[in-house]
Amino acid sequence: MAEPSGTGRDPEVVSRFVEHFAAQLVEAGLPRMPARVFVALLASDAGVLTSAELGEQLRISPAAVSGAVRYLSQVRMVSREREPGSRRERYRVHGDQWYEALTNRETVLKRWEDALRDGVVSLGADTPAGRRLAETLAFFEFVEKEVEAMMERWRAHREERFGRG
Amino acid sequence: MAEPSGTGRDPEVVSRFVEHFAAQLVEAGLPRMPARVFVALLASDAGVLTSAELGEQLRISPAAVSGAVRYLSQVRMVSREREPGSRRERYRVHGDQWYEALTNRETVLKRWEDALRDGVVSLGADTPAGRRLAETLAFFEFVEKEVEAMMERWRAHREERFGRG
DNA sequence: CCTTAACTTCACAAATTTGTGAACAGAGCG
DNA sequence: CGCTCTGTTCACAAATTTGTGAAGTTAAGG
Repeated sequence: MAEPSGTGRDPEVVSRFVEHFAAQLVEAGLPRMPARVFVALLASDAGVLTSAELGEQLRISPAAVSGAVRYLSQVRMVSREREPGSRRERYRVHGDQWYEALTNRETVLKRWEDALRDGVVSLGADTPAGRRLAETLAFFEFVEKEVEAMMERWRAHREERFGRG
Repeated sequence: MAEPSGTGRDPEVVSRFVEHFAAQLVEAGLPRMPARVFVALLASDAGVLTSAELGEQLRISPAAVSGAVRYLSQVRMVSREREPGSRRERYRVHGDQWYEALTNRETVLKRWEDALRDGVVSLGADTPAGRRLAETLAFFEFVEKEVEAMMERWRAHREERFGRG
């Protein structure tokens, strides 16, 4: 009877998943509080939680929730909604805009490409180092184009498998 | 006469590129010393430098070089070679094995997928949260497969454009 | 073997990041 | 209007990370 039917979710089980997956994200470079908040939203049934609910579930201060949410909305991983008729704010993880965030790593790619273009010029396109940089640049340009096409294919794949969300 | 021909590289110009590009990588999550060492290798004409050369160019201690190189070889971004007939060690950035490193982010993906599979089971595949996790999992599985194909295409594209390195 | 060159490891100081409590700000409600 | 419920901002203490000097290790060269 680990999960009595009708009782809804076992907070213990939910928490274990949240902490475990969040830990993986942290290891991959995401700051800890944003990671925990994000996964808590991902694991919530409605995909929406209030600041208070997040603070209670994760045992963190309102300030920490605020900071994490600011971070997450800057990188487009969650959106904030003002709940009409209340002073509560609700944070939501849209299935898709979360994938978009991955794509928006593209912004990072763009800056890398800029730096590399400078490098090719300043080291000389006809030098061994310049050629190496040019090839690296070509790789990123290639990836950028491919990722775009890949996301296109994902949307099709997703629709077919899950129906449009 | 910013670059007298025959003089070789202007250390000032090289350094500017190294520090600028490394800064971008740091911003994207790479630790600072590994980023600087990596870019210094990338920008070297031979694609190879000794520990002493790295320390001198970047103005860092032998210990810092050692730590950075350990990191970089763990993530497969540089390889170390013992130089026969000398106690010097040489560090090399292969054009390709650097791309492989990006692909090896796949290892990270695998761990994410494992965590998500657990989540689907423990939250219940028939719950809204479970379905959301399942879709996220499907996305990563999709990406993993696609990246593999993409690298295949890159190798072809690269060969055509640069000849085999 | 002993010396010395080259790199690694370790302990620690400095710098950075993280999360909190407390004061603050703003919007509904009485 | 003022009260109160929410969330934000800020200064700071704690924890973590970073890079260094110094001691340690290994192997080449005499």
